[in-house]
Amino acid sequence: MLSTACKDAIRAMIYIAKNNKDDFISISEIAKELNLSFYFLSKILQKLVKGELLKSYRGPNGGVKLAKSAEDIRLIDIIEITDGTKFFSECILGLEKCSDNNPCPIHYMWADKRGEIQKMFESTTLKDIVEDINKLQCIKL
Amino acid sequence: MLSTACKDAIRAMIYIAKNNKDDFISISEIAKELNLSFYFLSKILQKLVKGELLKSYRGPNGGVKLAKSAEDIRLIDIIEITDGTKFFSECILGLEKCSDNNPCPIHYMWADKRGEIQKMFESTTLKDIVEDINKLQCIKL
DNA sequence: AATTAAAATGCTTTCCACAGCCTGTAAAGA
DNA sequence: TCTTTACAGGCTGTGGAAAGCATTTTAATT
Ligand code: FES
Ligand code: FES
Repeated sequence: MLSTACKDAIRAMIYIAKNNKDDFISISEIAKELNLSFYFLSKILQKLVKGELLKSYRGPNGGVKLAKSAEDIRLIDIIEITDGTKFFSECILGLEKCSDNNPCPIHYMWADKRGEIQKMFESTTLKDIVEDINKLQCIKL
Repeated sequence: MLSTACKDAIRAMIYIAKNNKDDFISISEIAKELNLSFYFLSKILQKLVKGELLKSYRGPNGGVKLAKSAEDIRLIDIIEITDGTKFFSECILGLEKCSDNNPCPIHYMWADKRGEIQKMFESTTLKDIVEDINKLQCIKL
């Protein structure tokens, strides 16, 4: 459902939000901590920089940091940049033009669930997630 | 979320259930009606035959037909054969061992939605779908 | 028995997400 | 100014899904 790139992006963003200070966090540190390929992660984060969720800085002590407050970054924003939002408008059976006027045999039940998932990603911010992590200490990253 | 093979399998099964009589339906007819590659569909349906959702018959007037009553074939059965059920037990962020004891940052909200989707596929049979199609005439396949 | 229809199956090709590597470029510090 | 650090971005390789092709097997019809 989410691409590998998108999963990595979300994990990285959570890590960055959790360790959010004024200085930049290097991509190699994130890759090491989350056990990801440095090269692959670099490209994913580049996208997020272009999407204006992250700021980057080159040179010594460079790295990335959040471009805005953690409460203003929703999961759906990350998903939109890495994967797009086709998932939330496409037919689950791969047919063209998914809509109530032109439904496939399982359109109505699927559109319902799909909408709930979309709402879930829209209503969850990085701030919410970091607070959860601090509350429940047992969360893995 | 569902592989192309799985989507095609579901569409084909619905078509077969809708036209279910005593005689066999040829795969080439199904492929033509649903606008699918005959070769690809052949292999998918072979899997369903092995999975005992379909019976096949070779030679002239051969083809496939449901191996059991339409009300005994659930969408989840088709999904399980074509894609497996990893989707319903794996972590959405790709982490190992998804469970309540070992949750990722969005495990609780995701496990909830994921369970609902699973229930949806478990509780929908081909009979339900065919009835819907007959009721609402505007359904596309 | 020969022909024909249709599924079963193996082999090959195509495509794309994923991943790795290398070079370019910006910035800091000596 | 030179060296080092770290992001930016291009190029290439790989594995698995998807798709196409060809041959074999089964069964009905003539
Ligand atoms: S038409 Fe199939 S999900 Fe909407
Ligand atoms: S651990 Fe991530 S969804 Fe369960």
